[in-house]
Amino acid sequence: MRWNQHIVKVNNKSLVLHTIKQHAPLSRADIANKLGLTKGTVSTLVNELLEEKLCYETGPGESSGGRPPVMLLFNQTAGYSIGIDLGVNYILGVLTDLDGNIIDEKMINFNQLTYDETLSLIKETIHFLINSAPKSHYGVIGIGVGVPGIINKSGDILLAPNLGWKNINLQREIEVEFQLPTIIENEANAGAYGEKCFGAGKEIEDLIYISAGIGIGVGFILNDELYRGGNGFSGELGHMIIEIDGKQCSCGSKGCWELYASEKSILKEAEKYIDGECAISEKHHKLETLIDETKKSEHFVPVFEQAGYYLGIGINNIINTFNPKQIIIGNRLAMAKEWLEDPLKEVIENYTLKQHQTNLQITFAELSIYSAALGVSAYATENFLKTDVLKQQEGQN
Amino acid sequence: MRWNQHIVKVNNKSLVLHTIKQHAPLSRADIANKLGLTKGTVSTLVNELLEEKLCYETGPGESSGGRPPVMLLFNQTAGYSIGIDLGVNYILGVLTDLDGNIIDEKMINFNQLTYDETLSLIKETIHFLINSAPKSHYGVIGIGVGVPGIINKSGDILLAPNLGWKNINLQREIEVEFQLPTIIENEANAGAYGEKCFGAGKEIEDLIYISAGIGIGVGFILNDELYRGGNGFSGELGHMIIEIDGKQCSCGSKGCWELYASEKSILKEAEKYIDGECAISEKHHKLETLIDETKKSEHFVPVFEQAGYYLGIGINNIINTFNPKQIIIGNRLAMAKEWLEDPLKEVIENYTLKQHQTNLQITFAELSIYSAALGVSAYATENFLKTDVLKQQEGQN
DNA sequence: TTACTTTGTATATCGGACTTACTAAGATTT
DNA sequence: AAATCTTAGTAAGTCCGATATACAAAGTAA
Repeated sequence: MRWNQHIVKVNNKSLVLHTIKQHAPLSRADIANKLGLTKGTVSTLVNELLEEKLCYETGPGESSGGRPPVMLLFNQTAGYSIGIDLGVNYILGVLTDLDGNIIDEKMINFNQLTYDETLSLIKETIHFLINSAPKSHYGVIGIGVGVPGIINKSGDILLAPNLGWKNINLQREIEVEFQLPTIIENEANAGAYGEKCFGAGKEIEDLIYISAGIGIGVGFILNDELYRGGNGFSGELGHMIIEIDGKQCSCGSKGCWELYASEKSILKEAEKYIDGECAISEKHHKLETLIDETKKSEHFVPVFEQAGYYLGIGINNIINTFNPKQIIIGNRLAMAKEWLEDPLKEVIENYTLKQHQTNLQITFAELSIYSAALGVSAYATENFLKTDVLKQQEGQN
Repeated sequence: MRWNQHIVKVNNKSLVLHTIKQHAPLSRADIANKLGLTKGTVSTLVNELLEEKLCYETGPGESSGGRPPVMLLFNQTAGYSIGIDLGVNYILGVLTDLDGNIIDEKMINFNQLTYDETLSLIKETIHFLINSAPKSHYGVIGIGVGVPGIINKSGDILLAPNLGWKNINLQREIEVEFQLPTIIENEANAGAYGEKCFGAGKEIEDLIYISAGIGIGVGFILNDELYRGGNGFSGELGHMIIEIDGKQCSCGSKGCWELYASEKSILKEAEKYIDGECAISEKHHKLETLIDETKKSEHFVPVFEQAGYYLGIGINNIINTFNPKQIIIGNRLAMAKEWLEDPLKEVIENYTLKQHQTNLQITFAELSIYSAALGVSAYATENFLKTDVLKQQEGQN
C-alpha cells in the first residue's frame, strides 16, 4: 500500500539475493552493474546476507585488467525444503536444498484410502524426509503440498473430487504436527511453478502447464507470477466444453474436455480395442502397463493418437485465450509423449490462429513426475527467503 | 528494477492523487489515515499536487469535534482526454474530462472504407474533439484508440481481420499529426477497462469482458490490471472450438465460438426464419432492425435464445478457466440483453462447476456503446497522470 | 471561560541510497 | 623493475523523503 525506505531496502536485498541465486558465481561489482545500484549499497546488502549465511564468498575470480573480484555463491545448503505431491493413488515426497536439488525422496503407492489413512501417510513421508535432512544453519525451512483440487487463499482444500475430499484444512494439520510454515497449492499450479523454476519454462514470462492425469488441470504463470482466480482457485479447465451435447460428465455438464483427453478416457477407449488377438485384459486399468504394451505392439497406438488429437483441441482454445509463449504438457500423460505429440501438434498447426503460433513452444514436462513436488518445494523456499529477509529487517528496527 | 527514495515518493504521490480522485471530497487527515502515511508527508505531497493544479481546496468540511478539515477535490478539468472506438462500420469518438465524464462526442457511420479513408475520418473526429475541448491548464492530454484486432506492445496493429488491416502503425500516424501521446488498444481490452473504471465492474479485481459484436473478443482484468498475452495480444476467444468438426470458419479452423454466438451468426440464422408470414427481408442485415422487429413480434425470439445458449457455452469455459468475480457482456449484442440473458444464465447454472458460481456476477455492459471509447480515454488519462507525476519529480532533481 | 479535539504545519531525526574519495591488488606499459 | 592504468571493494559524508514530535489553528463541550 504505502511506500517507505524500509520497503526499498527489503526489495533491494531480495533483488541482490535472487541475482546471486540465479547468476552465481558473480562479484559485488557485477551485481551493482546488473541492478543499477551503487557498489556501496550492494556491499552493505551482501554483507548482511553473508551474516545470515544465505550466501558466501569463494576465492578470487579472474581479473579483467584490474583488481580481481571476490566471487559470491548462493548458499543452497543453508536450509532444506520439503515438497509433497499428493496424487490420487500415490504420494511423492522430495527433500531439496534451497536451489531445488533433490537430496532425498520417497514414493508411496496406494489405492482407495480414507482421509485419515492418507493424512498419516503424508505425515510419515514428511517425518522421513525431515530425518534425512543434513545438518544446516536453518534446518528444514518449510513444507509445500500439491493437491489435485481447488484450494483457496488460506490453504483450505475446498474440493478434491478425485480424492473424495471436501472442506479440509490440511495446512493447519501439518503446521501443528511439524511446527513449520506450510503451503498448500493446487497440483497443476505447483507443476507450472516447478517447470518454470527448474524445467522447460526457465526465463519465460507467460507459460501454461497442462496437468494431464486422471483429470485435467491447468496452471498459469502470467507475468512471472502464478495466477489465481477470484476465489483463490482457477484452472479447472478439464471441464471446458469442447463438444456441445457431448458425453455426459460426472460434474453435471456435457462434452467436458477431460472426457476425451485424460488418463481415464484413454483407459476406457483402450478397452474397446481389446479383442481376441490381444492377450491382455483387466490390467489395462493401469496407464503404465498400457504404455509398456504399446511399446511392444502398435495395437493401442490409435487410442493415444486420438487422445493427442483431443488434447490439441483443448490446447488450441487455451492458446487463443492466453497467447502464451509456452505450453508444457505434464503429469502422467507426459509418459505417452511418443504417440501424443504428433497428432497434438498437427491440430495446433491446422487450427490455431497463425499470429499465436509465432514464438510459441509446445513441449512436454522436463521434470517428468517431479514437476509438482519440486514446484511446491520451491514455493516453500521462496516463501522462506522472502519472510526471512523481512524478519532480519524488522529485528534491526 | 531497483528501488530508491525517488520511487517511494512518486508512488506515494500517485497513491495520494488516486485516493483524492476516488474518494473526494476528503481532507489531508483522511488521506493520512487511509494510506497509513503521516500527516506531514501527506501535506507536502498534497501541496505539490495543488501547485500542479491536479487538485484544489474547497471550503472547510464538517467538524467532528475539533478543528474543521479543509476538503480536497480532484481537479477533473485540469485537462481533457480523447477516446476513439473504431468499429467495423462506425467510429465513435468521445472527449472526456479527467474523471471520465463525457464532454462531447461524435459518431460516424460508414460502410466498407479503405484504410486511407478510415484514417482521415479518424483524424477528422479527433480534430473536432480537440476543437470542442474547453480551455484548461493542460489542454488535451492524450488520445486512446480501440481497434477490433491484435495489437502488440508497441502499438502496431498486427491484424484486424474484420477491417482488412495488417501490420499498421496507427499510433505513429496519429502522434505525428497531433503531437499528443497516443495509445492503441484492442477493443475488447478497452471495453473491459471502461467497465472496470466506470461501469459494472467498479472495485472488482478480476473481471472478464465479452465483446460480442460482428466477432467475439474478450478482455481480461486480472488483479486490477489489464492482462496481455506473450506477444502482447490475447483474447481472440472467438476462435475457441466449442464443437469438434463443427462449422467451417474463415480462420481455417472448425467449430469456432463466434460462428454460433456473434452478430454475424444471429443475422445468418434470422434469414432462415424469414417466411411468407413475415414481411421483412433484406434489411435484417442490420442487428438494430432485427431487434426492433423482435420487440414488435416474437417471430425471431428463438434466434436470440439460441445465440444466448451458445454464448453461455463459451462463457462456461471462460469461467472454468479463470474463475472470475464478474463477467460483463458488452458491445453490440448487449442491445439484445432482453432475450439473451435467460438462456445464457440457464446454461451457466446447469453446466458450470458449482464452486465457481459462488460470488460470480454475470451482467451486461452498463455503459452500452461507450464502454470501449471510455476505456481508452481513461487509459490515456491514467497514462498522463502517471507520467506527469514522474516528470514533475524529475524536473526537481 | 476553560478544557478538550481534531486539523494541519514546522522542525528535527533517522534510515538508506547516492556521491566522492580512497585503498587494494592485479594488468599493462615503458 | 618501475610507473601507470584498471577494476574491486570500502569508508565518510551528503541528500532525500518518511517519521516523530511539538505546536499553532480553530473548532466543540462543559
